[in-house]
Amino acid sequence: MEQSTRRVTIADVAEKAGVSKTAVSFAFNSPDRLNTATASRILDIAQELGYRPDPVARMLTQRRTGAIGVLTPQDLSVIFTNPFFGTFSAGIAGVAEEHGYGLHFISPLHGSLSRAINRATVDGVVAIGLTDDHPEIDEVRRAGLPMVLVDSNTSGEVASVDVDDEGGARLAARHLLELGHRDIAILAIDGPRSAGPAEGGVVWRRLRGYRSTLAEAGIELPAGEIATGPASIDGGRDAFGRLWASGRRPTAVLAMSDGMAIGAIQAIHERGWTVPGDVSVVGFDDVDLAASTDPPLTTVHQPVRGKGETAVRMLLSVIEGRNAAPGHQRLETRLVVRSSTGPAPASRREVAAGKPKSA
Amino acid sequence: MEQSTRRVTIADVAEKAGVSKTAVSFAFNSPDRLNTATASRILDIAQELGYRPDPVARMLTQRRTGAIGVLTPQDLSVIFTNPFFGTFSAGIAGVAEEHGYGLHFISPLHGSLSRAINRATVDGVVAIGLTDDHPEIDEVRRAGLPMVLVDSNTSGEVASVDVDDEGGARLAARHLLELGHRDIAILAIDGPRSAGPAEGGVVWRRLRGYRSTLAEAGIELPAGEIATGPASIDGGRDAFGRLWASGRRPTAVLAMSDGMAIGAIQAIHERGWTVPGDVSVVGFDDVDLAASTDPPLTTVHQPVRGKGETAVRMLLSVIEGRNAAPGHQRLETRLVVRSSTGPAPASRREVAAGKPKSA
DNA sequence: CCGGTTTAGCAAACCGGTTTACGGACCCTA
DNA sequence: TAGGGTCCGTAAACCGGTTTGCTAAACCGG
Repeated sequence: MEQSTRRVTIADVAEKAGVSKTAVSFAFNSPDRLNTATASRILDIAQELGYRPDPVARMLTQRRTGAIGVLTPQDLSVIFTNPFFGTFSAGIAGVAEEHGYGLHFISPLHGSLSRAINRATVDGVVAIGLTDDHPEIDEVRRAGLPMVLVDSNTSGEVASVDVDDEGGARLAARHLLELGHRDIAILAIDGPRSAGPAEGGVVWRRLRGYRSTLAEAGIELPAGEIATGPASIDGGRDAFGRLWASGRRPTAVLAMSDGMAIGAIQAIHERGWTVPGDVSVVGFDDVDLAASTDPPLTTVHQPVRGKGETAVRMLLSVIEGRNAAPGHQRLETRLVVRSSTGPAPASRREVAAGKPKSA
Repeated sequence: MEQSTRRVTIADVAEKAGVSKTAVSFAFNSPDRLNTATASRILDIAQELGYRPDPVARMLTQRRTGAIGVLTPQDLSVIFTNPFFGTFSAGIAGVAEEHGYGLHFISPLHGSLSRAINRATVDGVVAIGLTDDHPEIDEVRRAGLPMVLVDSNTSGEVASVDVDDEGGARLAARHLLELGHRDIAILAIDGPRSAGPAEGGVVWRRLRGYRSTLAEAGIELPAGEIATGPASIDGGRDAFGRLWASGRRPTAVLAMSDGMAIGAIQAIHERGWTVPGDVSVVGFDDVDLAASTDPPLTTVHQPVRGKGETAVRMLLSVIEGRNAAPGHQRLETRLVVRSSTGPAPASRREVAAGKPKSA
């Protein structure tokens, strides 16, 4: 009847080997400071006892955790289903692993991101989609944790990585204009506290790109032409559905994410229309599957993986003390034309917005 | 010129407040043991000093980390691009968050999974795709960490969650047989040390399902009809490419993952053939985007998210001591018929395998 | 045989918290 | 006035390692 076997500690090994804790520690971490024979004897005994140095205790003395945190303002259960996030995480993981760091995801704990941050044992943080209206940014800063902001809107004292959202949006809009579209709807991202409508945030920048380009062509966007929803397939389908229900029949759709674009295409198909015959759709992100959708998606490519990679590289450079100055990186976007866009349908060109053909 | 400001510790707060460390600790964790006035005074001073209890130190005394680990035999940089994994992670994250646990991903550190395990500070582990030829399973067990195996092959002393892979594979194969296909190729998963060909593993079970069903119809699988590759789009495209290069012209393809199926479809299109006109393709997993591919994918549905959810639920039940007995769960699979499969092309029915029509 | 350098290992301090056991002050009650 | 509860707070042990002097023995050239 052995009772619930207590964890084997360094003291147990030391005692059984007839040496001090120090010796055991040395045997594991700097064997050269010990007689070879002693070292291997200690290691043997440790093995035999099933001893494994407690990583938490180790962290405490070494003041480093060997992990970097990924901070998301939304629950992971929603975020992980976003292919964008998968690719982004892959980028992060790639260089983190390469440098021997683990990955720890920090998301709101019982609704509170602060609480989650305070429980997190990491050497630094990559925050995705955290705009400056999140007080958490300051919290992390005050905690003395190195941090890099991705897709944020602050360009202040903390390092950041972005892409040229506005430029990408302009490319998308111009593409549609060149195809003769004049009646264009916008599907904007509106996650709960996502990289949202905040001044200067991602959504704001893309919207600004769409707007300014259309305005240059003399098209003023009626408020009703913008529908919002989460950046998912369902979000896109619902958003387009609402547009349709309100009587809008645009010839083209600018979606702020590939997920929404795919959802919009589904919604269009469900109503018996074709893409791009009746409606053109252009997405944003260029996720892996964008080339394999039905039809293949015209979209704005952004280096999602690269964003994760450079973020971690910047983070590591400050964690490892090579660099203290906050840097700012802005990566490029470009338009990838596939098959979800085509010329504006001649038959509907004259149909002005607000005068839909019968449903 | 203040030097690199040292972290604020509990002792600093105690001193400034003129109380003991104990009092400060109480102020944070059990304020009811302190005079209300004292407690809030301490809290104020802590705030003012920017004090944040060190989570590592806390872990050490409390002997719990508040995080669960996700163990993957492959690098995260490859795994995160797999949509299957995203959905699975979402399932895990969902119930983990709900119970106040964080998520820590454990992948091989500099090629060694053991090393990664020893650095990981978690209360328990969900291992995905770890077959019993991985010695790491025992390592975790010996470390005394609660663990649940997902998509493994052991049904021994450690808890596990699976799906009915063999049954699902049979459904897929039968579907093709009913459509008149007789010349069927298989695209098998073969990641580096993935849930691989190991006896009883996922691949093994699916293969067995395919094989037995075809055998019942009198079709013996020539070895050359099985191509292997990673469970990705590229993996599928390459695998099919190799098949084609070796002269095979099957009328149908059984792919072990949706990614491979999509890759195969791309490869088929690139060679000027159509799906399902010339070749039918059926996948496995039924990822979110399977309904939106070109053409929409016929595939075997498995409850990916549910797998993650039940795994964590089982894990928590042992972590929190409600249950010590290892349980085993087997979830259902079912066939979802979409548009990537159709009748075997009459023109090619008589073309026997091994007598390809001219390339 | 001697002073100086290595080598091998130890005791104790430390990392930053939590928790246990205890004690003084104060209040009631008998 | 003694005895028994609360209330408030403290000192010290503890969690499980790492690291910093320090010493005793072995080695070494002259």
